[in-house]
Amino acid sequence: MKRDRISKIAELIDKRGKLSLRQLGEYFPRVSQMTLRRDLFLLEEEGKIIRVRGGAMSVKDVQKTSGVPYTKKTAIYTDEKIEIAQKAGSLIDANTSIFLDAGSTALYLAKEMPDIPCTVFTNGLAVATELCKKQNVAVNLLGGPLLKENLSTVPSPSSVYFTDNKDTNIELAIISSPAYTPENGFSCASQVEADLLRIMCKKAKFTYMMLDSSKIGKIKPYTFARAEDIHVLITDDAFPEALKNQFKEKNIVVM
Amino acid sequence: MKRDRISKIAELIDKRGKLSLRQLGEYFPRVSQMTLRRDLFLLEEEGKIIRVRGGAMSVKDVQKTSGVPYTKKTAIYTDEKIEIAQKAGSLIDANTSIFLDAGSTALYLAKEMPDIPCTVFTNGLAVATELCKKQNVAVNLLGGPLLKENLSTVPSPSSVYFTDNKDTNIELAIISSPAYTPENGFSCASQVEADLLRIMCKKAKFTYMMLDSSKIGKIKPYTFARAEDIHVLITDDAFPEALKNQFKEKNIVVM
DNA sequence: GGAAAAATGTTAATTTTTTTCTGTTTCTCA
DNA sequence: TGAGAAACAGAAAAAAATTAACATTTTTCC
Repeated sequence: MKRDRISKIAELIDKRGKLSLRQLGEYFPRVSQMTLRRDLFLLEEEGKIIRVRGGAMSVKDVQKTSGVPYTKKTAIYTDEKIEIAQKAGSLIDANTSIFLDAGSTALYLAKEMPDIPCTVFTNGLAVATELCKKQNVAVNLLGGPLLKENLSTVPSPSSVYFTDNKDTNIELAIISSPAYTPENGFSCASQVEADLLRIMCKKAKFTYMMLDSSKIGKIKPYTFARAEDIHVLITDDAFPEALKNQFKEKNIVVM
Repeated sequence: MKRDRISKIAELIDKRGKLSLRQLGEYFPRVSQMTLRRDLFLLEEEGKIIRVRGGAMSVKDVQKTSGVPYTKKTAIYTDEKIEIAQKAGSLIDANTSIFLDAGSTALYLAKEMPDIPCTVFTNGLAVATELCKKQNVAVNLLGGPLLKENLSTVPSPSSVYFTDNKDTNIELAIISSPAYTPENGFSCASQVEADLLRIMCKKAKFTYMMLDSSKIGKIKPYTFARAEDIHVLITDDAFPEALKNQFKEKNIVVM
């Protein structure tokens, strides 16, 4: 009875985007406002909705209006990511042909990057926009269908053609991974994204992996690279020594 | 609901560029001016808008009028462009495959567009980002080197391959032109952009041209289409009747 | 059946939001 | 330049929403 009502409320809010307590009262005329209020409170605790004065809104709706969907992700471990991005930025030489992925760490790198002549290929809209502020950096955006969750393109047949193209050369791929375990390697959540990263790792002469310590032990569905595929690992101070040594044993530079 | 109202205000200002307190009052007839004023104050504190005497402006709009080259372009004739974008938006049917260019009018169209199931191809980063807010619109960004002046990609060999691809179909191309004369047709400043638009006009079953009256009589280096290449002309009220008739004589619908 | 727990309802106190009213500043244009 | 209009900001009062505390009902389980 209670659970039933609560899931109906959740469904309604999800569908309508928002709902005032008054409207909610019309849907459930036999329960008091206090009860509905309590229900909203429970739903908020579960993270299903966001309570606002006057009623509640769906999580999506709040994100849509009060901030980019991207932000939640970028907000976490900001300091570590900036630290890593700065390290990576200092490793970039002039006149290099670089691939950068669409992740939040890559966005920080785009900000921290020195304004030196080089060419950057990326599938991230935010990354590309950020890089356009640099006078000397030529930016090339890989096209394709857009993933709305993180504003990145995923390789269409054409961009695969392009990225696989023998006449376009990537010297350095700088990639951030959302997950790593020694057994499963570097993995990500979307198959098409994994395809792109795999191609890029293969195509690039050097691969730098940016991996903050929060990613360790996580596994996502699609592995796109393993430790032995990369050349430099860029990470933060909290990265465990034991794991660092595993990389070093494979002749990977750890920074 | 306060939260809801505030995000609606932010959205409106973002869409329209600027909004007077009076106009705002028309949108929210049930709240007092003082409350709206306070809302603007809050939004200003969050850095989402900039308050000016009589109302508020979007941050972008202020940046635009106060300097950058690209922006001047967008700031001028805003009302006409919104008018045209609204007309164009009302012409879009569900389940259409659409191409949209990277111009400022296209950006307004992206904002005004109904949230119906359809696929939009575009070479504009801002257009793509804006369209991502729509649940039902699938967005496909054409890749390529980025033009920093207007944050648009231009066709690389790969995207030409793609746009020329027989297996990707565009039903409707909605294009805005920076210049038109009867003699020189629709022209634009960059050769690569002209190449893309030309391909798109040819590829699309229908071409809608958005042309505000300020563009008449201007000539840019590269013509990408002529009057007879388009099917519908969408323009503002200030568009001269004589010119309208020239289009009508060629069986072009003028709106 | 009946006691304990869970769920709901009621009411008053509290907080937040909104309006109204006021005086001040800024702008307009003759 | 100055009178009048419009825009602005502050504070008190009113309205609405929220919380908290306690009463009541329903359910559960022995």
